[in-house]
Amino acid sequence: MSTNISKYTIERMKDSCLKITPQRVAVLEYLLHTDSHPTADEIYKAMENRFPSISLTTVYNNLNSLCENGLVQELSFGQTSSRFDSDTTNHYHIICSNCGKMVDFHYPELKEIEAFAEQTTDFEVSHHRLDIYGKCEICCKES
Amino acid sequence: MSTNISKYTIERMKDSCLKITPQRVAVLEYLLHTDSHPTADEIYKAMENRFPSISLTTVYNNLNSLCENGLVQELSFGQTSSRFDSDTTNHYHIICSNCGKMVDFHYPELKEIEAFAEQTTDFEVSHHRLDIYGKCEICCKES
DNA sequence: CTAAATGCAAAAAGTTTGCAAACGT
DNA sequence: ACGTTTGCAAACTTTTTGCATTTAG
Repeated sequence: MSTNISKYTIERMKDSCLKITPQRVAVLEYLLHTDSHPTADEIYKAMENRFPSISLTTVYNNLNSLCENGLVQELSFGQTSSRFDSDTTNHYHIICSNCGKMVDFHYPELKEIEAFAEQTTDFEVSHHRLDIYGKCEICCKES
Repeated sequence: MSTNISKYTIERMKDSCLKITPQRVAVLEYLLHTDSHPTADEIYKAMENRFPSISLTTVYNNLNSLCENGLVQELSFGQTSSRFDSDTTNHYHIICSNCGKMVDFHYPELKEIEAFAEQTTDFEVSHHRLDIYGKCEICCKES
């Protein structure tokens, strides 16, 4: 996590034919500098300070274009807001059922279960998603 | 999948202090007789025939009360509708990215990854959710 | 210069809420 | 009788769309 957006990231945007707008850079920069898996609205609110004119629509537009081009990952849930993650390498998440905190953890990819599913269901498997739920350290202490 | 709602299911409703209304019975009966993992709206539409007066609100009310009492499981996704499943035993799902079809598959529970997550994150793990994505047989043939 | 991006207001989709009337126990 | 459930209309939340204006390349 460097303080300035990397040249590599700018290159990846250019490679995807995405224009380098200040708003787009700010959204991606924010995601690169946090591990909190923020929602679109949280990103928007974080931006208001330094970027008073940005709109929530623009945040969504940019999250969508970044996701479509694989620079960002969307983690969607039920009725509640999606969360966004600039770490697009293979990893899983653990989520606190109490406060919603979301933490990364790395684990070897579950290829066996994908193979099993493919054999038993006649689907052509592309990927999977695993989320673990529990109670985070802070919420454990509070109860 | 029997044709009539089982006495056992009525008992489970009673045990949960849920009143046995025709609408509630119809919703649960429908879920027990299908493996299609329908949305609230699909259940509602399926009901309109035999049950012209039922409302979508009532379908939601009942799905919620049945979920709260563990008779039904909600599978929520992003912006799109939740799906509901009366099979509350441990099993996983595979979902067609093209047509949305959802199929059950059974696999030994992933206890190791839960234990690993607990060790590496300081969470107290309660459960997990795994969904596999791919293309179903029909959608594969069409492309 | 041109196509893409911005930002506003409005719409869309899914779900929940408030509430009066009806119903189950 | 009592508290629960029903079903209607309206609210709510998150995300998308339409569109005129602005901006990046």
